Amino acid sequence: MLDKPETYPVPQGWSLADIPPRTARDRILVAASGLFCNQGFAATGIDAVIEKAGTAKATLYNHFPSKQALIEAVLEAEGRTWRGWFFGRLAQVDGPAQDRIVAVFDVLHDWFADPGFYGCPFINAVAEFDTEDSAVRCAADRHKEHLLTWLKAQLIELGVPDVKEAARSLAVMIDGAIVAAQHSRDPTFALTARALAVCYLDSIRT
Amino acid sequence: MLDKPETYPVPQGWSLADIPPRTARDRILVAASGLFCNQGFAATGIDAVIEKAGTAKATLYNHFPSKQALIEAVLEAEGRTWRGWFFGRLAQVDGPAQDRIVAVFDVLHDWFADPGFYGCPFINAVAEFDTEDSAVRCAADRHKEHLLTWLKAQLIELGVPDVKEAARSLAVMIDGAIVAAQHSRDPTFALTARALAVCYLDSIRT
DNA sequence: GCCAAAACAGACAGACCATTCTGTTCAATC
DNA sequence: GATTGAACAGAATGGTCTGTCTGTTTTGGC
Repeated sequence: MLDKPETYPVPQGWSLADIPPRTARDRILVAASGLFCNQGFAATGIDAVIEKAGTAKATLYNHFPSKQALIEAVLEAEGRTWRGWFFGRLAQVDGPAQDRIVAVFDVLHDWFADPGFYGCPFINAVAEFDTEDSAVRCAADRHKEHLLTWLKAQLIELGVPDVKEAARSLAVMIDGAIVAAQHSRDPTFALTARALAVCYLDSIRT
Repeated sequence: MLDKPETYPVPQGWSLADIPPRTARDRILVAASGLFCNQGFAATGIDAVIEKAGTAKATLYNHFPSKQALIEAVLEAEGRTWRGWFFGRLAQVDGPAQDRIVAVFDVLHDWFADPGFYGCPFINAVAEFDTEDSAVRCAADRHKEHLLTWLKAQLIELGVPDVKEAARSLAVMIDGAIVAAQHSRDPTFALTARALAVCYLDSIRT
């Protein structure tokens, strides 16, 4: 299902904005990412993107055939950057599998506590486009698939009986924490979810 | 009809679309709700609303001073209708408090399984407007407050030590189930969350 | 049946939007 | 130094958007 296993080298910031944009294409991607994720995809115009990026309009349309393609490229880049940061942080956790799983929620807490936190771009994008655009939904599916793959690997190591169901349960806790934190601007929902996860993992360890 | 204090009498459908629109204002609200929630708020134009509602544009602007006001009215009406359905269903559950709490996820399952399910309008709206619009955020806050109030009442009856934290935990499970079901179009995430809730409630019953 | 309020139909204005096009300038390679 | 490709600036286009305005028709209360 996943083309190639992603490699996550040095953990940088979770946002695309933390990566220094070298080429004009990068500047456009970074500017578009910031605007799209903070103001909404439909609500952000091309003019605002090129103004923030400091590029010409023709340059944008040279690199991306349409706004829709730009949106998809932003989601792709944003997801890759976020996963690089997220799994990079988790790779630093040494200890048994359960510790790594629980650490997920500590990393989430750091994410939520960032003043620039705007929720998960994929959740926001699917909420905005919903039925209409399938490319956006597929991008969100791929992103979630990466997460589930990582979770399942830890759960197998943990030796739980039903890996698939356990991964689904953790995904519910993660998504719930993201949405609750986004709405309330309260990062401690990560810790609430963390306690929930500990309780759950204790219960399924036969 | 849509502007009375919150009582939850006979459970109707969860969607505003299930209420027969009597006045022109109701027709506009119902049409706008369907379009906004399925296609997105920004992506839906006024012309599409009046066409679906079968009203004149002047009628819409007689009842709602702007599109933004219409959006807020839709959220208010949609939230009220949904809560009427949701709490109405829960009121039919007889049994101890724990049964009522667990039943939340069965009702959620029915919601998710509806072919017209489009996620939670408030989650979608906050995702779309985010930082920009505070009225939308406040509407979402009020909606969630209603839910938390109900949950806390049950938890007090259940006699849990930390009612606030328990309600936060349940809110995380509910939000997570909604988002997961919306993305995957798989209603059984409600049952995954239900099992999680049972596990959690068992653990906090001293 | 009368009258006033509301709803209808649709044109209109002004702004904004995505996209294309015409040139100009810059930077790096041969 | 010449050439080439990329980025720049910005105008033009065709469409859509919100919101307003002008009339006409319907409807409900007396």
